[in-house]
Amino acid sequence: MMASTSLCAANPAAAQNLRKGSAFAENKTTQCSFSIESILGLEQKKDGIAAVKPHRPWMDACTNLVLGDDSNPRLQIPVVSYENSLFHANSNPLQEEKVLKCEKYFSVTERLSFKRELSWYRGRRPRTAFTRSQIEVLENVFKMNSYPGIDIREELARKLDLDEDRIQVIKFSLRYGMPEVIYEMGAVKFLLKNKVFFGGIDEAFVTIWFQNRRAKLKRSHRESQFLMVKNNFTSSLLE
Amino acid sequence: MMASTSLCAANPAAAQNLRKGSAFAENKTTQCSFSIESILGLEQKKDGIAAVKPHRPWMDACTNLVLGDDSNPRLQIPVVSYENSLFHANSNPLQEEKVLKCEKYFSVTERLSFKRELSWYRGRRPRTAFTRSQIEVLENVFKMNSYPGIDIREELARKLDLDEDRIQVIKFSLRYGMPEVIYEMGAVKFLLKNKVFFGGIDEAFVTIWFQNRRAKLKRSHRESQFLMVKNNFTSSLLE
DNA sequence: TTCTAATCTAATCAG
DNA sequence: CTGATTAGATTAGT
Repeated sequence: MMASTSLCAANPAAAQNLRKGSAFAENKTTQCSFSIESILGLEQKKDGIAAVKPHRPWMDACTNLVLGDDSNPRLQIPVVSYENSLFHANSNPLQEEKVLKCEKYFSVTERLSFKRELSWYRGRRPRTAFTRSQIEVLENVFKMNSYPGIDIREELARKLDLDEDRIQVIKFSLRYGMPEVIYEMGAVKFLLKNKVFFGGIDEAFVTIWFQNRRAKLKRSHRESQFLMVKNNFTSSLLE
Repeated sequence: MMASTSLCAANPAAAQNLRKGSAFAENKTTQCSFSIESILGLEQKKDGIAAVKPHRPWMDACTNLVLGDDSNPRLQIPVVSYENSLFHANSNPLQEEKVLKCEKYFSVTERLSFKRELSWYRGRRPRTAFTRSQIEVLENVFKMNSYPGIDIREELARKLDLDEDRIQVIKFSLRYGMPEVIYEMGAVKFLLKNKVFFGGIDEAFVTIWFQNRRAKLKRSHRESQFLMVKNNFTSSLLE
């Protein structure tokens, strides 16, 4: 029940379409039951071929809840209780408790987790704050190659640990036929949910950064072109 | 030198634009030096406001190399030597060697790494093959919510370890003021470059999966709509 | 071949 | 200003 609530909170609008889109079976229409799904907007959005609404599908769930008051973002995507919400099969509560308890000792993770725990907004990944040196490295690579492949991206992600408080590295070796974890200088900086970062960032972050950087380049390019045209125009007027 | 080669291989085409896009300084045009950058296509693509070529920017580097023979994909993005190519500062060769040596003991990673090492294609991440059970879980969530937020995505990523060979879990606890790594049943399944997966997959993979799944849903929806219209048309002809 | 994971752009949201 | 997300189109691996 909690699981259902959580899963449907961030705007679903797919189950109906899935059933509808399968074949000509248009007879089985919406059943009009006031379930949690319907309350949270599951039976909404029956978009035709061309949806009219512009681009913010994650806002649709809100429209059913706040009834048109689109200006208050606090009511968007109000996931009630997220803890252990998705699947209870294959989950060991003892393990999860330990992991959660452990997270309290990592200040960076703690702040992130805490922020996300208390925040009304639960849809989007918390904005990553790259450091100056990380940006510098990324920019240097971008100057040479604005379309890095997977290898360069992963190498970048691995090497992007240039903070002043340098991140410790965990290495893996194999002894007695088992992987043994060795930690040096004792700290793990990023313990983000289900991964440990080895003093690097996620490759996906690098991908996103380069996408945004290319967009920025294109933007500035367009802008300079516009200025150039304007300049030519004004100078032609003066002649 | 190797670093430069590697970085520019996967189609750059940005340094010039960066310099050009900064201001009205259009005087400093391409210097026509036959450097590695120019050979690999760095001084190409001078796209205006609206680029004519449709959409495959990673192909542009190839045009300089194969001179129009666009049909042979083996010549695209030929990164010569990738090992330690990006930055040599802040890298401990001993550490890297250990990590690399360690990777040999993980068959999954080994196969992936080996494939990527030998493959001519180095631009794209190797296609992930989700298991049947993973797809099942993703589909079940998708039925309820096709726009999962970061929390659901990360929970999904964490829980998507439903393979038959179940993944062991590494947990962190804190003793003696230091994070101590405890491993249970001794195996780490995914050691992918710089992260250890705790029996899950990357959240980015979940994001991508949902994006593609939504596109597929929309596609099938469009298709069914078309069939419906066609059906109505033919039946109206018969009446 | 079909299906779909990965990548891209463009627009937009949001910290 | 820029990191994150989406739609939509496309590429390419199985």
